[in-house]
Parts: sequence; structure tokens; C-alpha cells
Amino acid sequence: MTAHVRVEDRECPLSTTMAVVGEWWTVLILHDCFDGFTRFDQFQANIGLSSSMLTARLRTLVENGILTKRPYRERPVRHEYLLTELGRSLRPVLVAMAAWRNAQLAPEERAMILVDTGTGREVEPAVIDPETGRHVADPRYAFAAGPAAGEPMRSRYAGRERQLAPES
Amino acid sequence: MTAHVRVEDRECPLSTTMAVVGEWWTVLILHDCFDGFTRFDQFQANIGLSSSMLTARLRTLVENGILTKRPYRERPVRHEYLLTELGRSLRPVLVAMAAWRNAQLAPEERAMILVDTGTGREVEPAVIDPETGRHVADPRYAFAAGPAAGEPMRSRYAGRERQLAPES
DNA sequence: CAGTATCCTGTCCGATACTG
DNA sequence: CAGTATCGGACAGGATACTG
Repeated sequence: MTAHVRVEDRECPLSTTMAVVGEWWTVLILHDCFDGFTRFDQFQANIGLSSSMLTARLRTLVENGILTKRPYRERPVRHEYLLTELGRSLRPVLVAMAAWRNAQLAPEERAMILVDTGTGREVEPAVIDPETGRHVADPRYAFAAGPAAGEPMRSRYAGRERQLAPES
Repeated sequence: MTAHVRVEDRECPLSTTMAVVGEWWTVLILHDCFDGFTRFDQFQANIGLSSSMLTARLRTLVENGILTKRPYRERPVRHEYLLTELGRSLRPVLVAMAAWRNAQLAPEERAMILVDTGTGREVEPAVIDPETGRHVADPRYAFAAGPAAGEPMRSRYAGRERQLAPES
């Protein structure tokens, strides 16, 4: 997978992701895309945003390599918007966001859930360390400066990689 | 865990989560909190936002039950901001966001990583279905209307729960 | 140090009108 | 149907000044 998101090097990955999915409408458009919607009027009907904003959001999503715009009809030309591979890779992020809210609700209070379409069973997803199976909420996991950290970030982390907030 | 986020019932959980972590500065403040920072000037120095904005962001985080404000000194009174249990439960969401960006980069290009502090090993986290261990990016998983879905969402999903976008 | 108050600019965003 | 163009209000957010 190629990175289409244009950012400077040594940038915090949280900032980069926020630049892509940090806007309210963008997340809802992506949700629509994951549900199989592809067209302008579908997005507008489902989400209820103005056409000018929808145009702007779709453009930046295409520019960021999350969606591709493809004509599905000529004369007059009509486009559909499809998730790229980079865009599809955002699904775990949306899933984690939805799961956070759902975890605060009883199952019968949930307005939207993740399901295994093979069985119809509701899924309560988890973010884990694949090497050990542990949840990343475990206090043993922490953010740290990576190899490409610039001076500000490196100094910020210097000497305090193990100094965590009390987790209980 | 109690839900401190005030939203109407039958609301899309993505919208609710976006209301909490949808703002750029908020995510960076939370990142600081997970790194163990607790004080106003630390946030300001690390993030570089104006004091008025920082005040506003901290207030909404406290109102949403993500942080608690606690005096650590009297005369003059000084506060520290600590993650609540609800706030700590947001870490998997931030982890998933950072992991999305890092997955596009070679290991040596990463400015910030997740580490297992027990071993120092870098972690490449995954969002999975704990029942099967499968990644939620697998096309068998999809969003669907939950029991508390209101009419708009229910009708939107009606009859199309299995109609997914092509995943390849 | 930890904010509060005020001003000012840019941007978000809905509303509306228009086009092929 | 799928947008583009324009307007105007609300608000995000930096800069600055002020307080105990």
C-alpha cells in the first residue's frame, strides 16, 4: 500500500490520521462507503449535508487517496466514488471508534453494531497486540518516539518512555 | 463504566465518538495524557496551542467525563488533569488511528510507535473479532443497524445488510 | 503558573441559485 | 442527477493583554 497522504516527514501519526478522518462529515461519508454507497445523492440523503460541503469533502478524500472518482456513465458524465485500498484500510479505525461508544451502552441500546455477516453475530471488537493477544489498553503498552522522530518529539520523550500515568 | 457523554438515544456511535475525539487539539491533548502529562503548561508546551483554546478544550473534556480536574496545590489553587476510566478507554481508538498511518510507513520512517514497555518491542496493533481472531478489515464484517436504531438508520439499512462494497 | 477576557481573522457550513 | 458558485452567519483559533 502506498501512502497517498501528503504530510511532512517526522510527523506524529495521530496528526496525519486526524488530517484525514478528523472531520465530522468525512467520517460519516466513509461510513457510507463501507456500507456500499457510492454516489453523490446517496451520501447527501444519508448524511444530510449541503452539496457544496459534500463536493469539498469528496474532493479532499480523493486528493488524499482514500476514494477514487470513476465515471459510470457518459453524456452527461456521472461519477461514483469508490474506496481505494488505502481507504478500505481505514475500516479498523472507524470500527474502533464505534466500539468505544458501544462499550458504554447495553447491547439493546446500540444504534449501530458490527456484525459477522457469515453468522449474523454481533462483534465487540478489540484492539490487540497480535504477538501476545493482549489488549493495547493494558498499561504495559505506551507510545514512544520512533526512529524518524524529530527533535521536538524526541526530546519530549527523552528519559520518560517508562513514566506512565497511573492506569488504575 | 458509566457513559458521561451526553447525547440523544439512537445516535450513531461514530457521531458520538467524533463529538469527543473529533477535534484535532483534543486528540493531541489525550495523547499527552496517555504519556503521563497532567498540567496546563505541559500541554501548552508540547502541543503549542493558545491558552484560551487549551482552556476550552480541557473544559469540554472534563464535561464529557474524559478528564477530571483535581487541585494539587492551594493558594494559589493549581489543578492537574487526569484521565478517567472512560478517558483511558479511549486509548485503543488513538492506537488504531496511529497504527493506520504507521502501516503506510516503513518501520524506520515512523515518528511515533507503540511499544511493549516490558520488552521494548514495537507493537503493530490489530483490530480483531475476539471470538475468531479475524481482523475486522475482513469483508465478512460489516456495520448494521442495532436494536436501538431509529427509523432513519433502520430504513437506511433495511434490506441491504449484506450488500457490501467489493472489497478487492 | 494557570488561567480569563477581548479582538480579529479564517474557515466551516447551510442556504440559495444556477448549469448541463 | 450531480454538481458549481456565491452569500452570510457562526465559530474555531491565534495574538495579546490582564489577573492572582
